[in-house]
Amino acid sequence: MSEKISEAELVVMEALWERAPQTAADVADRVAAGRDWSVQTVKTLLSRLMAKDVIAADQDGRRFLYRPLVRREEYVAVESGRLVNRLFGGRVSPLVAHLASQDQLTAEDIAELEEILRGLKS
Amino acid sequence: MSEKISEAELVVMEALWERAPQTAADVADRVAAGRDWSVQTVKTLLSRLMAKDVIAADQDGRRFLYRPLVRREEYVAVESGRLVNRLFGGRVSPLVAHLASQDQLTAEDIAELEEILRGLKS
DNA sequence: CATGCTTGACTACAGATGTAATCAATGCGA
DNA sequence: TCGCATTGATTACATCTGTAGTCAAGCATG
Repeated sequence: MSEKISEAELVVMEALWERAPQTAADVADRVAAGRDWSVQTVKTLLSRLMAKDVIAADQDGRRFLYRPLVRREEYVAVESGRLVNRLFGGRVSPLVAHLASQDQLTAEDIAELEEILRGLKS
Repeated sequence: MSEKISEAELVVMEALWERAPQTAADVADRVAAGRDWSVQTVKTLLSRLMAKDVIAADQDGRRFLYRPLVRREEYVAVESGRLVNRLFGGRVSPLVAHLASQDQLTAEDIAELEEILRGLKS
């Protein structure tokens, strides 16, 4: 959680968050959809993630079954917190204000935000 | 704007967004508060930012006066968009929902969000 | 049994990043 | 005027990142 997960590594994490445990080959297949990586590349990323202690591997015969050690929730929390701190002085509403001013809020977003706020006021 | 601004480079950008134009020494001073960098380091970062075309320099006698070419607004837009895409499937409300669930919304945030939404509904 | 595919481990290598040191030219202060 | 401090330019160098290649051991197939 302290070690930074890189862009490419994140793709692998997403695959593991979607389903776990998986072998390296499984992950490579699953990931192949979006990125055209060799199995080797995926394996490298898996070992780097191991080194960063964000995934673990359990031996299964000759291969390993990989599984995440950090929950996606946790990662998302850290990353969005980081952004809010870096760019918005730690305040959330400026972020939303910003997105709103860029017309990046869909009608659905707005409805859901209202719902969220309603929930917070109780 | 297309070229990625790194973490360290961002610190320099912030200094230039705060005040421009500035000499390398000015920036180094201003930045010295947070990070303990040598002037050389700041100069390296400035030249990398030049290479990335996000700042420009106007000669002033023997030195240069640096100024941003990208507005902070623009950068913030790109970065927050990137986060929302990477982690929330491009949807904003899940981000807010997430922050809300983490109790990262202050009362002030909530009030301001309501204000923003009110504004959007007209 | 012999061979080839699979798997993890190790190695590779270029580009980005963090953090300077060095150098040559130049202006400023004594 | 002379030496020092300052400045941009160039170079350095360890890490991290992206993207594999290679290799040795084992399993599966003909």
